[in-house]
Amino acid sequence: MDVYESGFISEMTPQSKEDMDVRKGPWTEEEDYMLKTYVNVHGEGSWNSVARLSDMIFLIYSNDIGLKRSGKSCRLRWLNYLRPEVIRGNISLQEQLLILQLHSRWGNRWSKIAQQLPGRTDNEIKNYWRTRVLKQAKQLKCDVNSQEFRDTMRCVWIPRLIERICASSGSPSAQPSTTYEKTSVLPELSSTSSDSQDAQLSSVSDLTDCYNPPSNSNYPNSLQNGWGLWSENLGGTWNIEDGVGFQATEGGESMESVWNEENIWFLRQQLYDDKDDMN
DNA sequence: AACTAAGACAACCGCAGGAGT
DNA sequence: CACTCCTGCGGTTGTCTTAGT
Repeated sequence: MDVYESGFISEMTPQSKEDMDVRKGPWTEEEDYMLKTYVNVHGEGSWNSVARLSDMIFLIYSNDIGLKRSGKSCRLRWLNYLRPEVIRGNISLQEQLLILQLHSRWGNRWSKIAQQLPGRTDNEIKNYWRTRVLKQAKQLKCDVNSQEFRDTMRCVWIPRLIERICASSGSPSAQPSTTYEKTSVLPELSSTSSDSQDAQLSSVSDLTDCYNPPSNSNYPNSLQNGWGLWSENLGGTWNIEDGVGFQATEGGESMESVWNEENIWFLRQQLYDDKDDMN
């Protein structure tokens, strides 16, 4: 005899019944399938009704008991994992650059940042930031919100990323490769030890490798403004489908043109100008 | 081979804001 | 206007995997 038959449940409030039934922890394949089926039928949204309706759907076809997940859990699972558009795998150099850039502009607005990286979820970006960037701040023994860390990011990390992007693209005029790799789909990208891949995997640790604290905080204007210049030139959204990887949203300039020879030259020149100004 | 630590990722929790009543 | 419910966001924790010893 289960709790329902015993009459115990009948004295409970609907809310407490729900609490008792709610499953937690990792999702199973069956649960994923149920959720996908639900969304295919009903579309996204109304997450609190997923459990109820999935019960109905599956009781028709089988003895399955349906989803015993909270609406919030269903939403999160769909958005972060099951959605067809979701891309998983290494964060590419270009994406790292964009994340750093957008974070400097918007702070911890993960969902907003994620909107500029189609296929990437706010959760993934947040995890990236916490596991990589915050770790670096910790190693550098400075606060992630400090001016020192921001300067290091702008003067060292960002330029290094750009250098690596240029280097891995093969030629100055080459556009960035679309590195929205999903390891299971594109094994060649995850198994080779190409420069691009090495760069991608090691780029973060380079922050400490080449970290050289600025001797003073009176950076020249061009350096102070340098980040803004990067932002203006790199601002936009990524586009997976066209293979280019980036499309401008604010200025109307496509990433295709942003990554042309002229602009890469400009970015590099900006970098060198900044370095000169510091000396 | 077994154990441990660290890293990466997935999932949960609490809160805030908006919509509906 | 007040209340409730739902959704979305950001912070945090849990779990699994991998690397090192």
